[in-house]
Amino acid sequence: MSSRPPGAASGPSGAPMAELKSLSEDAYLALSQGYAAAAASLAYGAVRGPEAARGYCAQDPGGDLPVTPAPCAPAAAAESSGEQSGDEEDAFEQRRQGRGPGAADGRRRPREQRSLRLSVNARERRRMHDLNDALDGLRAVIPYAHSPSVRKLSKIATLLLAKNYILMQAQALDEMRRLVAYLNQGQGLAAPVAAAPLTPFGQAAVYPFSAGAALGPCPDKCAAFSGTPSALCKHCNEKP
DNA sequence: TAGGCCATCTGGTCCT
DNA sequence: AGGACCAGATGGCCTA
Repeated sequence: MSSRPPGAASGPSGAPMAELKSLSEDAYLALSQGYAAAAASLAYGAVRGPEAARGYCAQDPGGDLPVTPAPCAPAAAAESSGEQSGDEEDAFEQRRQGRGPGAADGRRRPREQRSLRLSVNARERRRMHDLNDALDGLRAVIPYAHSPSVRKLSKIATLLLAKNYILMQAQALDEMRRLVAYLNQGQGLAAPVAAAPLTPFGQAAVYPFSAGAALGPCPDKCAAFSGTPSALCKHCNEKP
């Protein structure tokens, strides 16, 4: 991990991560078109299940850890169980005797020091599990190929995809606002834009049609969007 | 086999 | 002092 230069990450299926990062604000409209495809390409194209490869298993012999999936890799399993491998025991012993890094707090009694270290490790482990849970939550709400046959998004891909998804939604919202404002204008209604409360994005919220406010003739309304084809006018443009 | 991704440990720093 | 957060290091697993 640490040996990898920043920005050198690439998508699981070979899609360079730079592609996601470089998606500018005016590019996410295009992204919206192929969003599903992009998301699918970001998801691992493996045939195996998400967790099958890693072989998650619940383990918490100490009892002070939340029963969250934990990797069963030999060394990692030993660590997560609160036990230390032989080498790590040696390293710990070295530190305890003041020969290794971390020997500064050697004033503690060895048993107390070890207990503290294990406690800190467990806390950090729990913290990272919480972080991963949050990432899982994020994966659950961003659209991509959720399928048992598709491996889950990597952490970096999840974050980048989520960012682009938010930008895309903001774009759609903005387009909707402009259309509604125009429609209100066409109906002789005072657009409530100025008095509208601010949304979390700092923009004025526009309330859609009042009851009975019809769209009106399609060609008339949608003509204003001829330059930037709106999905809302798609049915109009398709008319012969 | 190299590269990507990940979990975990660890020490440092900051905050309460 | 203890906890949260962070970044570096390490090693395992998987895929191309």
